[in-house]
Amino acid sequence: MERYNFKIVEEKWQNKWEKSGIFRSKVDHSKEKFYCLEMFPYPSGKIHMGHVRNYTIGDVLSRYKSLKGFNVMHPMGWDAFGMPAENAARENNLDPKEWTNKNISTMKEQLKKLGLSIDWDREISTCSEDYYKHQQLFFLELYEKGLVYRKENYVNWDPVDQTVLANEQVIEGKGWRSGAIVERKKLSQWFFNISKFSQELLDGLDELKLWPNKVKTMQKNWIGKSFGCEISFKTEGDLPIKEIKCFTTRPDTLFGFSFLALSVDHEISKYYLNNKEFQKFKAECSKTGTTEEAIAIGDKIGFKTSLKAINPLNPDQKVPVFFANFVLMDYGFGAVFGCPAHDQRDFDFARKYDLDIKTVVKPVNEDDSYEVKDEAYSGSGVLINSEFLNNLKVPEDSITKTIEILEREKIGKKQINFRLKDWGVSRQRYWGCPIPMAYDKFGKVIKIPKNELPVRLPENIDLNSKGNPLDHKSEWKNIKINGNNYTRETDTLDTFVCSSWYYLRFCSPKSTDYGFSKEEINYWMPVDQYIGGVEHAILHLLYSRFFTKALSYKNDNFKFKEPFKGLFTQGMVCHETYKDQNNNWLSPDEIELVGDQFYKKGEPKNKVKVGPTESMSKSKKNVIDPENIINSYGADAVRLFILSDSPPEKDVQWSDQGMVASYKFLQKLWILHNKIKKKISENEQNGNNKNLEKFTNQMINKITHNLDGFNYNVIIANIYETYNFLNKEIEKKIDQEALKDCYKKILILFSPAIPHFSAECMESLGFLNKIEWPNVNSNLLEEEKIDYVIQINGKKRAILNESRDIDQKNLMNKIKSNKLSEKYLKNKSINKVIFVKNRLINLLINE
RNA sequence: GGGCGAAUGGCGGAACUGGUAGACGCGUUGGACUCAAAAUCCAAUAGUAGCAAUACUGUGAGAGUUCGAUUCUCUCUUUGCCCA
Repeated sequence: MERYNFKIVEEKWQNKWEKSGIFRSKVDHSKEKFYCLEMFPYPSGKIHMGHVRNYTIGDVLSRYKSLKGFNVMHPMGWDAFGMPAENAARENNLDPKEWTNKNISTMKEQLKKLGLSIDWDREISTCSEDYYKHQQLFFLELYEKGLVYRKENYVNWDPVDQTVLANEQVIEGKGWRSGAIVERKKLSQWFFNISKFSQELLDGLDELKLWPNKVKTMQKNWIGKSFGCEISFKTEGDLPIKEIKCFTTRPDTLFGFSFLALSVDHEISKYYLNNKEFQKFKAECSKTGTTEEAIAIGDKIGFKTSLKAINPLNPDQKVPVFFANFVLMDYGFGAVFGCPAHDQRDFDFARKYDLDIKTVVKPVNEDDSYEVKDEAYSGSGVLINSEFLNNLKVPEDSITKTIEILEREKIGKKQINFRLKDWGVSRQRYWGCPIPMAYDKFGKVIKIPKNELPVRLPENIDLNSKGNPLDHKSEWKNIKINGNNYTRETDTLDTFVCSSWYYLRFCSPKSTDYGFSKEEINYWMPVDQYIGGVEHAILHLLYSRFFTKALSYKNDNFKFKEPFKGLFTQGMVCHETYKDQNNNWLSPDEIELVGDQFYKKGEPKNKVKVGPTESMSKSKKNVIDPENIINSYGADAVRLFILSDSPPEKDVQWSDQGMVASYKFLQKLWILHNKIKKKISENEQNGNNKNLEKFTNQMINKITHNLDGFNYNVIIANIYETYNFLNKEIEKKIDQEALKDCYKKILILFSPAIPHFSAECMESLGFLNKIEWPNVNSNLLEEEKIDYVIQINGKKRAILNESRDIDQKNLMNKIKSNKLSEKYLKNKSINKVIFVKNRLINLLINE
């Protein structure tokens, strides 16, 4: 018998599948659809283990749903715009398009080697004109609906990459890619009005029953709905300002008021335009980023105005008004009142400028003399030193009661505030989707006419110029519309825009006049199961939800409200990290084991330090290249391993030993297959089939359940169990027909996880016609004999194998005639009996 | 600091609605085959005591509910993620 040759078998089946086109999908109203989507990859060069895991999980699901009779769509595409292409192109003097397309073809070949059940006819690439021309049309559509606007805004400016960063691209005050300290800069930007949908995006989360709660909570926090209060403070001073409006979520701490802080862009700043000190201060402010985090960590600085603000609840109290760097114009009204005792930021500020710190909240277990000392107290408790507000519970009663009073006195107004800000989509980058807008010589905006779309990216760009290369391309930039001169918008769209609607494009990948067809999206959408990394829990998923809402806004063509019905977030693939004696990272194939110590290969004196297990990353060199692994062990073995070791939602640790074990297991399974094949050909009759049939049926039940519950690691255990069982059972006499029937079912159960292997086995036995997911025979599930647990005072003392549905009396008789009765029950009285049918009996006796 | 989750053998992990804890894999140990090794096969493998049958302990720690808790409740510890 020959060994299982995965190279031949896998290539054979991949070719067969491609030729037969069995993974091609089309609208078919006679069948129930299932849209399985994994987050599409960025074509960075080669696939990594994270992709292998992600797409294997999706493939198991797609194949399972197909076998269950669903009309499955399982597409794949490329998130092809983005900075890495531009950077790589600059470094190697290449064209980003060429670089990207080369990567796409490499990665496509690699994915094909995994044997994924993908409908490649639907392949899309976001950097192709066919794709982005529709995106430009959507941009104009949203602009016409009033969901796109242009405003001057502070942005996180990365001085090295010369680009605007989104808040989430700023990590600890530094650019996520360049690592440069981020600055605040004012720029004219395009915005999507996502905040218009804040409430809808929040409410929609409740409908998403098949999303992990974790992700829903994260989105909820990100949207950040809060109740608060708008308060007007009367002012005194030499400026023509009578009143300043503030927004606060803590009106209950108003008696702890000790200063008022304004954004440097607050309208009052116009009175300080010629004040050199103020201009200096403003410049200083721009050095802190715009993220909440940067503001929280950074130094709090202020510029004192000549104004005094009056506490509306205590008109005798007059406090200074400052400009401060921690107040942003887009929060509330660009003005906040400071209560240092109960807000750390205000506390730091008050300390610096020597302002009053008055305690107005005490923890429940403190007495009224409690005072805030070294840091602000922002916990719960009771109001003190607040006159008529005293003794209110913080925060349950205090906020609502205070708002009531402020409303009655016409001092303030209840307000709902969202943390979610509009989405700035302008990027000063070449390799992205051009924004289809232009400006006249006065700066007035005009849309590019729809019949002139797409606005193509120009070629032969000089990427080494500072800033945005498109800005320097004058023959592209200067255009005529209706005979008049205009200059194009040179910013391109954030690549998150591309990934916000690609799931719609997959429904109609060839549609030319519009991004998708109404009929097709209403058949395929929503995505039944979306699978990807939890790192996209907030932005990508929120933007996609927004995009669906924005496109369906004032448009009755959409029969769905949410794009992703089910969401599954898989864990990462991890590996140990290694460093040599000089603290340089080493990759797993640069080291070797001698005895029980790792050494750098070829350097027997260079001991390797083994570091913690972390998610695979190029920077730490703890990566395993999937291509090598697939070439050495085959796709099925890799799939088997990547599924086996951990539940898919958790991180999995790469293990060479585990990988080898999976490979060896397939060899063993092949030997077993040949034994079974031989047995079937021997045409045996009159065997005892009961065990086999019962086991098969139980396995159908288990594997079906585990597939439905995403317990893919347990499915692999089930496959091993099946092997162990069959390997023993095959030694017995088995009826030919029963063996054929059961074994075919078993191979079908195996096929979502190890499709090439299963197909090969089925073919060699002529099983290939009429392949569908087997049904559970519930009659067979019920055993005739059951292991009854016999407990005495709650402790397991014995197991009796007795017939199903035996009643308490008969079971008691069995116990009495058993030797354990002699041991435990002699001379004891039974006080109580707990009998659970078909499961256990618990006898309570006096000791 | 706030929110959410997690903690089970040497390791990764199983355990349906509270009902036999440790499925399955890795590793380890012993054995078979071999001149030998690799590969393969067989067996054992939570801990303690015992030749053994068996007994006791045991799902991060402590309490509680229950005939019975890995599972439910409370407190604590550690840890991960997200937000600050």
